[in-house]
Amino acid sequence: MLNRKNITIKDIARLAGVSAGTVDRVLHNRGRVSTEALGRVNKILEEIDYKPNVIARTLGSNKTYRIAALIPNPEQDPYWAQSRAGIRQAEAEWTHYNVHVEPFFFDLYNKESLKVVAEAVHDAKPDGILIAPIFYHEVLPFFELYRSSNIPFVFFNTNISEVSPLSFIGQNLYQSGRVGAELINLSQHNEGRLAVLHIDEDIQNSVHLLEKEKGFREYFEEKNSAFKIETLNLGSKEGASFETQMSNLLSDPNLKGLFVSTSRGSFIAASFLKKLNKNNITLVGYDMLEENLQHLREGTINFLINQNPKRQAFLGINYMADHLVFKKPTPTQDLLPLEVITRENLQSYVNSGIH
Amino acid sequence: MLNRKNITIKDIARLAGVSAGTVDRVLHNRGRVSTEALGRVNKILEEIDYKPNVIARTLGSNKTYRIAALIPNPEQDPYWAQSRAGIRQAEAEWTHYNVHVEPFFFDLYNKESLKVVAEAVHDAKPDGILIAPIFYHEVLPFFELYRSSNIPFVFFNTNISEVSPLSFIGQNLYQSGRVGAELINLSQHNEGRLAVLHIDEDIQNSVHLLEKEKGFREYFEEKNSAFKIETLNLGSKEGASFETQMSNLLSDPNLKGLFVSTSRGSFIAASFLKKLNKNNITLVGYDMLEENLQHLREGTINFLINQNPKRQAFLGINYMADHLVFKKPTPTQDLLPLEVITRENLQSYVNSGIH
DNA sequence: TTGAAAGCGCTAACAT
DNA sequence: ATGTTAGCGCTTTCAA
Repeated sequence: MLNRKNITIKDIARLAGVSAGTVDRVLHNRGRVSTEALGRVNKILEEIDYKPNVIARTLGSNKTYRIAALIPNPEQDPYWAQSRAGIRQAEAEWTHYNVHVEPFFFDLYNKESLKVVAEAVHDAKPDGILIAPIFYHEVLPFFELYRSSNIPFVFFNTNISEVSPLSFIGQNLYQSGRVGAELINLSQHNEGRLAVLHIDEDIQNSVHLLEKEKGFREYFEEKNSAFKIETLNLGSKEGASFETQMSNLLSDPNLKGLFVSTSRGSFIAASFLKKLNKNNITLVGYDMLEENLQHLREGTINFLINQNPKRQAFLGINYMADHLVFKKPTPTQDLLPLEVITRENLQSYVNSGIH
Repeated sequence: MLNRKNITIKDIARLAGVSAGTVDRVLHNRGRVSTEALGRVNKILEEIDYKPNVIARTLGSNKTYRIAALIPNPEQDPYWAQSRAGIRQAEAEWTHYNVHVEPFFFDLYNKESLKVVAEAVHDAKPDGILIAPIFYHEVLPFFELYRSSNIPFVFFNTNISEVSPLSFIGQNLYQSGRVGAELINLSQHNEGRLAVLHIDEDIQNSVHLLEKEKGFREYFEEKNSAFKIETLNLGSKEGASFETQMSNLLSDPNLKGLFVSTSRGSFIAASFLKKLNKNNITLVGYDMLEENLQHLREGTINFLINQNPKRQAFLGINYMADHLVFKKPTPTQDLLPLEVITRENLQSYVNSGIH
């Protein structure tokens, strides 16, 4: 509260009997400092609580940083459009510090395109990379490449912990499944059938979806629940077989609840429910896509678990930028809250931008 | 993506044929500029997209800002301790820009103390004020005073819209009540009694609590629900009458749900429920106090609606600082999401600091 | 290896 | 009313 006046480099220089330039050199160990000078400066630094003025630093160094953001084409999926929005918002807050974000989009339905883009990112020689590494196999080799070029990377949405990114932003998928189970268990008191629906093109993705399923199942197992749980894997191409399987499932009067593990799957399942006019089946889905919100308002979807892609990406840029400009240590992992969206709190989430 | 190189004051000066000093004067309309000069500079400014470099600005002006934060003594209530934490966190992020926060605590159980502190705040002549104006009557006169001294103020937690603060951060209380109703309605399918409990010293506060109650009741009215809803106003001094009323209420086997409108009331009600060993009554309460979390884990409390006091205060400082240092327009109102905390998503909220 | 000096973009005091 | 100048605190180049 009291002592205004921060310690500056000049102060240190004076105390150590050297010049500001020398202090700067030891602060950033740029070398070219005699052992004595180094010793004297370090001594002062230990005695004193010096906090560099980051404002002056960015102005003085006049350095700019470029962050490459590698995500699926936002035009292909509203989920990724939200990530894009988060990136934009973060970028706006960091331009002051001369950090700029260069987006790189790959084709959500073409894994090879990720390789092409990952290569392009490397060629662009950014100072840092934010990536949603959704195609494990294709993208894996690139992280060695990035590391050998000394380009730090942070993950969001999907983790690949083996390659230890600077940071990962996402959610606890197992726990997410448990929340889904809890919500169904809350609103359905009787026994009956429950179904876990994985509606997704991509089998590889299923490693993550299985994590949700595991949480979902274990919740009921722990409760010794009488619910019978089954799983359906469905491509989202709404072919004849898809229709048949869905209709078969949903027409069973004994079906009490549906846990849909993907965001697009949520409204696909909901539209079936609506068509068949089944409104006593509890449907728990994912994410605040416009279509999902509509079904939530109408009551076809009962709960959405919000993965908050916007905030994930927003934080991703933030951590990367903090690392770059402030050399601030980033959390190796940031697992966001498992937000439960209902009909009544929906609007409060829509109204508040990033939260 | 392309044009690096921002436009600087020097550029404008050159284009307008004046000096940087003159440009600076028109930019901040400090006067002492001839009409011609002013015209020429403004012309350039219109033609060009000049964005002042805020980094250079703060460094150059070497100005410091002081924000006074007026909240109840955090030691008296964990709810306010969370606000305090939010203020601290925001302050840490703004010290770069030379904004400092001076906390002023008043006695939560002594309204007069707010007047004393509000006066002290005025004497301190801060550049801005963040306040939780919970004692309407006592604090009202001060806003004219602050305004006459040209000190901007933002509210959080409680709004007094008549005095139009720079910004208000809080939640939609009516909707909050509806969420409470929804949660009970979801888990209780049969008819029976429901009770709204206002457990609070302060009758004045009830104007806010009534807003929640209104939402709660209207939800069921719209549904033509068979639930019978009653209200109990209880001081939190746990006297004999308090005990009696609670016991009477809770011992009714027909009681299905409890909506407790205050954060401390939540665990007080929960402990009664626990003592009486009633575990088929749905209890919806407020806020992530440690005691509440414990009851949520044990299952005595079924849902908490999170008012997120930490984030409220955090944003309050942010808006004030944005206003002060960046002259950034602040939202007149920021209503935070109505977060639903359950046993299964609780930990994910605890783990993620501010979200 | 070191210090001096210029500069980042803007502000503000000071001559004129 | 206007331009010049000296900072703000740090970085970086350039002589020495």
